[in-house]
Amino acid sequence: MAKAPPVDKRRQILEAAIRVFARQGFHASRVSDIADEAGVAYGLVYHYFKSKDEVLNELFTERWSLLLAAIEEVDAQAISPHEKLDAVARFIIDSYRHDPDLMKVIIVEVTRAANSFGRTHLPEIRRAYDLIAKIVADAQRTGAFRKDVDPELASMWFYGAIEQLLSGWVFELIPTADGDFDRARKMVVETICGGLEAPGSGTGQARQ
Amino acid sequence: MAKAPPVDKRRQILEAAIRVFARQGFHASRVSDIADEAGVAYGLVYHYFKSKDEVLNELFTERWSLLLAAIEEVDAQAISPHEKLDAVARFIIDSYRHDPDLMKVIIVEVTRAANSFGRTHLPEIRRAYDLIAKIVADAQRTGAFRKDVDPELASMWFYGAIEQLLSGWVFELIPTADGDFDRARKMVVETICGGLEAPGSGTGQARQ
Amino acid sequence: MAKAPPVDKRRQILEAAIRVFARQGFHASRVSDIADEAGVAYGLVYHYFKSKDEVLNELFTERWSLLLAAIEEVDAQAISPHEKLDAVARFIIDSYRHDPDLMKVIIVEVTRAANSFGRTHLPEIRRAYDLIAKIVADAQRTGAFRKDVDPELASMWFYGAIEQLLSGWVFELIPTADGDFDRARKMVVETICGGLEAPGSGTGQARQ
Amino acid sequence: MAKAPPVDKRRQILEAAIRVFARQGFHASRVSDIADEAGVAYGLVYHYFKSKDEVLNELFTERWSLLLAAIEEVDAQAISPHEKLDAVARFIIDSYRHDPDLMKVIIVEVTRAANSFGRTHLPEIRRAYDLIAKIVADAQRTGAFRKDVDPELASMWFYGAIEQLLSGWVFELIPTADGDFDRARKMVVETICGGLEAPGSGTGQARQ
DNA sequence: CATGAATGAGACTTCATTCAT
DNA sequence: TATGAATGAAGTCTCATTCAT
Repeated sequence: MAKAPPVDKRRQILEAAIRVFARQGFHASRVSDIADEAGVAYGLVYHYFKSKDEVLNELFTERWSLLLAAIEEVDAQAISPHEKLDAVARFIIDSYRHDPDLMKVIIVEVTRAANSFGRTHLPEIRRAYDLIAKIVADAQRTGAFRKDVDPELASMWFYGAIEQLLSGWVFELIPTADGDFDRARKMVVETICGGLEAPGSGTGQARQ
Repeated sequence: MAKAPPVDKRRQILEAAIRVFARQGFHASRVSDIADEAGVAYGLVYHYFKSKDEVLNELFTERWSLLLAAIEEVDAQAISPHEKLDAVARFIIDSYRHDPDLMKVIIVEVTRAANSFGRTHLPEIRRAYDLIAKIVADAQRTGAFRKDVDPELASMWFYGAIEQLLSGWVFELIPTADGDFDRARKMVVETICGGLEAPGSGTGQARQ
Repeated sequence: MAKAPPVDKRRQILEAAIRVFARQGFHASRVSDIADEAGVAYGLVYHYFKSKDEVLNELFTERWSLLLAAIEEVDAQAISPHEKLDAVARFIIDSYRHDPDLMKVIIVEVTRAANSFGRTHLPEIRRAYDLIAKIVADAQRTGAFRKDVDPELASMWFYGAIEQLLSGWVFELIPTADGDFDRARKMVVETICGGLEAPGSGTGQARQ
Repeated sequence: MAKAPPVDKRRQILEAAIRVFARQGFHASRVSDIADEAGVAYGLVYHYFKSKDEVLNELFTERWSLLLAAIEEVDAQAISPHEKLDAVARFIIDSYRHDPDLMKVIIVEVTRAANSFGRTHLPEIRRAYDLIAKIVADAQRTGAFRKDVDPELASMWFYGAIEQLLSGWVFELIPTADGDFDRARKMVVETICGGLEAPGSGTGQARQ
């Protein structure tokens, strides 16, 4: 007869923080809100984390490193650039589907927070852009993508387009029914790749 | 004998607020910071504005209504969809060039702030997306753009791509020398329009 | 008809702090206690002082600089060393008589607080000891005091003896009736000077 | 096979507390600091002591009772008052030499702490003053000391002078080389006894 | 219009103490 | 004994807002 597994309070607090930050925003969230949501005592948050900031940092770092790993893995596969970008988009969107609150927090409180957390995590954020830029640059070298586009810029707007989709879902500006996520992903990837592909490269994959 | 021109204190406060919000972020900015920057007593801020929030609201509304007007005007012109989107992008990017601090504040504190100002100004923000979506939808009707793309989604990623460029400039992730702005705009518009255009529509404008 | 003099709230807060610190000790005193005692709003304490610490610093510095000035002035007079030390003792004891709470705070919270305020104000505290040592050293040079005693040490125990009297009064270990202060002062000065005087210096002032 | 000698954890904690209190002051010392310094889990502190206060109380009481016993023993000896006071001074100063941290803690946190521990331990503290006063009073009765000095006051300033020496060493205001302790002691005892001795009592011991 | 003193609610953080294991 | 996770009361400081002048 196994003993009941000990509840991981630290994890419990992190999960609660995601919900609370997503609901109220980081600044409007009091530490006591997190503790209440987690069903633990106030002080326990400080037992596990140095500060409220650290809770968000942890949340971001944990998730973002998964993203970075995913992009790297995608890039390592022997697939077309179009497929690579599609896989990247899929990972980001699936992250959102899997835990919308967490992605909302990351987008709202970190990647666009130019004066606080965004500044703090700039190196990691930039790393993602760079990895995407590399996919584009490689595609240009193989002739799959037009060469007159700056890979760094292409990376920015590709990522920006996807993040804006997430924003749209967060704000409930665009539909979130089953299937909408995949449709949206296909569309955005196809469109941007369509624009990036070399005129005569004639890839058959654009219409799958 | 000309009277000394009356300094518009209200305007002075707004301009100061832009700089302060851009520098420190809205939450980290104290009302006294704004007053100091404006060179006035901080009670005066409350003479002209109901609250600190109202200062940001004012800033946003003032600028955003210009954007809305600009998009509407662009849409009314007898030019191609590609040219319309280019004009929209140009207006946004020129806004940034003209007053980077203000655009930074708007992006960071409003358009992505899903729990505070973003929520408050959602109707106006959405209006911009809708106007862009209309341009796309019209282009589909005339056959210029492919019909298998959701105009609402296209609008989102078009706007997201441009906003991400602005973020890149804000974070100093991409170059901001003279000419970079225009190059970036042309690229992003061309790429996205390239992806949106109907296969056989053969517009000559893509490569200008 | 003169307008009612504006109450100096800053002073009001300082006076209140003296009473509160004397009654409860610095650590046990909450800022709200000070505000309540002063009859002002909580935040006003922070309007005038950066922190609770700063209130105590101000209190100490204000009073201690008077002490330093007094010792310097005494030393400049053309009187015997015995009379000088008596004048110094008188000033310290009168300070206590005049404002026992303040002197209590200074002794308890600063001059013996080796890890906090005492460390912070060490230079000023030391300055007092040095000035007293100078009086002793000068007396040795003129032959009034024995030469086999270290002036720095004599200064320490002279000051220590007086401070202990103050402690005795604070703790109510020794009587505080009218006249007790002067008697105690005469005794301690006479005794220590008696011990310090050169054997054959035969001052007549020892028994006044 | 000898069992490893049981480490006396209680003693270990007390010794650690001395170091920590001396270094940071009582208020700035956390229970966990003590535990860390002692190398034990901090719950253990509560196994041996009811509270943080009790640790300091224990430290003080332990040491102070030794002082009281020493003074009583000294007073019981058939030696001159001068020699008695010298022996008392010697014990206090040797206590400091033997464990400066502990004496620092006692002086800083207890004997001058008029609102907390000093108040709590007032009876024991007073007992020391009374014992010294008794030595002085007896000396007056035998004619060794002048009768016009209040024994209670003399006790205060004698003790105060010595405590101030300790303060001087703690603050590093006076030298602490080998020999400095004994010199200082001789000086202070000689000076104060010199001042206390009856004019014609002609003790030869003043210059040893 | 303009000033800045005055107010006080609110949030973070600390840390002594308890307690289950 | 021994551990350290868990608790929560308490206190400092901030700062938006009000208001008397």
